[in-house]
Amino acid sequence: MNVSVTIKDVAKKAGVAPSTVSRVISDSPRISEKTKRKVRKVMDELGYHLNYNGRVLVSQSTQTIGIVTKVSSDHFFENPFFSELLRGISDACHEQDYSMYLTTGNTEEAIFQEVVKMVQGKRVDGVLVLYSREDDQVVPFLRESSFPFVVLGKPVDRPGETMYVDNDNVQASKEMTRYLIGLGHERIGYVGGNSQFEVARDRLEGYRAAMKDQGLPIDEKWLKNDPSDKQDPDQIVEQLLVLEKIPTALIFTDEYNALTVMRSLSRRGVSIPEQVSIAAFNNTVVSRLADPPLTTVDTQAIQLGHESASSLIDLLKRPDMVKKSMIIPTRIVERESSCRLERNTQKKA
Amino acid sequence: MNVSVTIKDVAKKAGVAPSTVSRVISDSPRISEKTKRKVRKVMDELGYHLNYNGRVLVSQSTQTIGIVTKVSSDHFFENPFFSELLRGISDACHEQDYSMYLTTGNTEEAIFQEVVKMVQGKRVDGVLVLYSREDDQVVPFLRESSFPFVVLGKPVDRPGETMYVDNDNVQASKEMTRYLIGLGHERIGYVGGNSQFEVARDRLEGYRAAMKDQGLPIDEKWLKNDPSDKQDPDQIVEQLLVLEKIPTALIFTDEYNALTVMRSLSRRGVSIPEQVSIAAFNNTVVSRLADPPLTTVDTQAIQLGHESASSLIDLLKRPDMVKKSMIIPTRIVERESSCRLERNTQKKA
DNA sequence: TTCTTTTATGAAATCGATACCATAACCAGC
DNA sequence: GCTGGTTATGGTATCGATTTCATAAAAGAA
Repeated sequence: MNVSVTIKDVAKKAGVAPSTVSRVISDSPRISEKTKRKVRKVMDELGYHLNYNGRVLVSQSTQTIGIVTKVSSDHFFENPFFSELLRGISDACHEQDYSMYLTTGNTEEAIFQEVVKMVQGKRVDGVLVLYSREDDQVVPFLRESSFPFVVLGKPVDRPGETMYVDNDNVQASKEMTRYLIGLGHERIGYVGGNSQFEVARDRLEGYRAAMKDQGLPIDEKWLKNDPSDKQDPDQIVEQLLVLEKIPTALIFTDEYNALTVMRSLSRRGVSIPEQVSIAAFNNTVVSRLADPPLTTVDTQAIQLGHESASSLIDLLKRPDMVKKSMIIPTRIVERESSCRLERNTQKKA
Repeated sequence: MNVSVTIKDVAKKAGVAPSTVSRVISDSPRISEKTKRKVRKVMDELGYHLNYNGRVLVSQSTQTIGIVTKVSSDHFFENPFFSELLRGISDACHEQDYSMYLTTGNTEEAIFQEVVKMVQGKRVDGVLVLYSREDDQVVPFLRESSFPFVVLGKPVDRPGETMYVDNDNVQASKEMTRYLIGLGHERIGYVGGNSQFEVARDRLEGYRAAMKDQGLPIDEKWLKNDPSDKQDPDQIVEQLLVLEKIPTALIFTDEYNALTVMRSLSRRGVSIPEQVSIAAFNNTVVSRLADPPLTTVDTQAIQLGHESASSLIDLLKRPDMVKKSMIIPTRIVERESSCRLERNTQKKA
């Protein structure tokens, strides 16, 4: 193992020059079939394998993309949404023979430093940023360095100059809200996420727009935004249940929040979906396995991951390409956590 | 960005030799403070950053570990257990300034080829194999190449010669079985996993041993092993419910299987935990969020990942070290999915 | 047959950083 | 003042593969 067979060893044994061996490796048409056969035979005999690093140095390309995630404390990692994203990314990379370099860190600063290191050190050819957030250092840094990158999510600023892959979250949220309105719901609550993230803002906007379009008022007490992980689902439920008119439907941007609140509701004797319909985003395995299974917006995580990675690789292969962005369609998956509102139930509530 | 500043540029501008710059980078004590200051100033001015690949080539070390997972079709990826593992691995790598190279593939052959490529191409310094399975090509290949590797899970053969990190799954399964027996259960069913994997065999063994120790008979109809993903939870439940004496407790090696079976049970009016207690392995976020929350064996995924990665890195730093293995302790986390069996309920069933 | 063109291959520089060996400068000791 | 020993730094080969330029050999044209 320590004794590595190099291109020179092969060359010597085959009685040719190293450059010839190199040309055999890349299957150059300028080498005769006879020589190719001879060299390949020697490569087999010696157990030669291309040393990847030698090639990297001269070709100035690592065939590797860097993946930047949120800080680990956001529990992004533990979410199957992340896993599915990663699955899609991974598939795309393998199709194109690229590899992935994963970044993680417990603080934003640590992540930023990692990114700087991998960019400056030319450890990766391009970067895939798996979030879009206000006050982020990473994207501006990549822009300033004119380093190739793709954002998964709509960039906070200058979307025209930035390649990104995203769902239309405003639209998706509108559709989900309309779907619930279509089921007869008028008091629809919304439990969102940290509004630093573009995705949270978009979805809230879509919800508000849909309500407004249909002439339905929003009571700000139905909105529970920015639920940090410390926030207690029981607390959310309590705050909702003391209202004179409680919402008959709730939209969650996070499936886990939906589950915990659902559990809290059913413990207080609120039946789902009869008394409160529940809807959420992402449609991972979590929604499928919930009891009752969740009605969700399928954001197509695997495809999101796949498209973002392959867009990045396209960009790397043709650096002058136009910076096209991509919107992955969503669709609503109806399951048992939501149902048509019975008029009498509504009156009673 | 395209114009890279190299060590030579710095040397020229600072009026020193490239070797001196290299020594400044590694903060060698043989260079005077005055020269160091001068060189560092120039590095700043030119915006110099170490090119990682140049170093890799000469040092013959990539500071990268390869991570080998099961085939993606096993849904290992979508499981939060995997995410937590990855989180632990990632933390350990960052502590030691290593990076991770992720392998995936849809077939075993594809994964094997990936491993060969990264080992032969010297793309990584060592490999972390996240499973232990019969008829696996990867581990024998690594052994034969005497390439440094660590297995997460007990190796199928020659455990003495192999570094691994694992729980004591036999013991953990015994304890869980005893725990249920301690709650008064005598008819305990077991829904396991693909017995190609060492972990599945160990847990089944533990369950059998605990039952035997306590003089409790096992009806083979209580055992549902090897539930491939296609297997229907409803089918499992039907097969159990037609039995004259249905089990009063069920142990699952997979949390997802536990959830689907639980749902199927409650749809048929079987109440959990009053009529059937449920217990599972892994204690990821899934168990916490289930309704009712699952009693589980906490296998400490984050720590498993952390220890396996740092063991591998230790091995890389000191190749002659003794191949120590490591057992991560487990503990039972009691939640509402299991309860003491009421005598009358048992008689009735 | 001789000259030109094409084809197949070799020699050597290169990518960026490191490390060994050499050496100039300086100081101490006699 | 000369020798010997440090100390700080320079010169250069090296890691493994690629690539440009050069050239020998073969093929085709005159």
